[in-house]
Amino acid sequence: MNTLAEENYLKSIYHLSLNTQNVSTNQLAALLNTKAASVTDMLKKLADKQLINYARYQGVSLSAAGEKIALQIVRKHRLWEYFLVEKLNFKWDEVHEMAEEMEHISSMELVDRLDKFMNFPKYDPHGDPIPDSDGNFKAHELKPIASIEVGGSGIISGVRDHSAGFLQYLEKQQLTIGKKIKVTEINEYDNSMILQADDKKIHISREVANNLLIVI
Amino acid sequence: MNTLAEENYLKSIYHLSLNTQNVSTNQLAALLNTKAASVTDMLKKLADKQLINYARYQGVSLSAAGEKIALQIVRKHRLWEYFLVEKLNFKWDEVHEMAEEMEHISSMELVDRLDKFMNFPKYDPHGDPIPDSDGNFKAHELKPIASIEVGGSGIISGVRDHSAGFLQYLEKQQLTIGKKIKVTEINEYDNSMILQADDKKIHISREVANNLLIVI
DNA sequence: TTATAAATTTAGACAAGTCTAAATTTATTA
DNA sequence: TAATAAATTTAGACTTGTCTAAATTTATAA
Repeated sequence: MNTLAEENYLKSIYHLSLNTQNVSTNQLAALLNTKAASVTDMLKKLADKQLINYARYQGVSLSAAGEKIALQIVRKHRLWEYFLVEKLNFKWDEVHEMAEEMEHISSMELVDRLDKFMNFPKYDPHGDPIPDSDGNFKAHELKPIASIEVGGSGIISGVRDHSAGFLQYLEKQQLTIGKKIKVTEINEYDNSMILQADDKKIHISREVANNLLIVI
Repeated sequence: MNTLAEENYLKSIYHLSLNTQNVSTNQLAALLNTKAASVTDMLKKLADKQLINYARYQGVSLSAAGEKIALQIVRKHRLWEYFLVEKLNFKWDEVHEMAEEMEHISSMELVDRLDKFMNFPKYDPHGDPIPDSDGNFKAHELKPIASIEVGGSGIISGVRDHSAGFLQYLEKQQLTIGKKIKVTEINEYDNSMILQADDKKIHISREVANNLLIVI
């Protein structure tokens, strides 16, 4: 199997690949909290193992084999997050670090049984899709609230920023997954928005509106 | 915190200490599947950290601090084994390797919530006691069936050999934790025993009788 | 389109944990 | 109790993953 470090690189390449075609050495270094030189070393190793497509100075992408592994790690991460929230009653801002360790538990049988135990959840506590045992998943069609016009509405279904700080803020405002909201007003000066949720009016900044995702 | 290797050494010293006062370098090497020279290196490191009492050539024992850490690892191992058997329906011979990985998940809060989720079990699937969050536990007063006279009886409550092979054998003979048995006959020639369990007579060898533990 | 900046890679070093082979200490036994 | 065997430690080397500093390549801009 692969080492802890290798798994973390594959996972990081996977996540960065969602936004950019070829992932750069510096992007990886920033995300993995390490130095560019270290990244280069590991990329050579992963390329030798045929888990990535890599050409010097040209950035990197996952091979089919690499993506398969990355998806298994993502699957495990999100299932454990679901477990921690739904079974052990953790809050959605508390589970990331723990799942970061648990995603490396190797047994596939274990993950599959965990999946079944929880009745095959499709989304994790942050609204991110959980791949099935073959790596397949269906993401929500998400839009940032910032892109909605006055009068538009939808259901909160995901976040762009996964930081504990942002999640705690949303919790406090009761802007959590599944809540139906409607945009009632947009402030022209700073683009902040006023939302109608249940019977409350909630005022959110442009920044929050950019990081909070809904399904229409 | 401590590294994975350090945790595994502390755990191994803990287990070996149950049988011997001072644990030897070779014992550790055998249990950890490594070489005596490697053990010596690590013992120096653990001694520097004050987690063990170690004098060259004299063997090793856990310090109070070391034992505390070891007990936390044992607690996690046994709780996860309980989880795997009780919640995910694994068999008792399938869970050791998985728990071996899971015992290194660091969050104490997670273990405590897991403990609560399962209603604070006192014994793991093999009958071994689960330390509470302070490291306290109460072991059964166990005796090998081999030490019982004809006519004596008790309840199966633990095993001395934790190997998958032995556990599978017991499962097949329906000699599992909680079962009440009575010794009805001892064969003088090979010291094998015949047990009465439920309405069945079960013939077990001396070796099995030595490794199967009961509470009287 | 050449000079400069930014990104990336190479070279060489280091810490953790392991190994083999040799040296040392302790235990055993004749 | 001296000689031998067994256990343990030391010395020196190797792997993984990391780092800094220097060199190289690619991108940017005058």
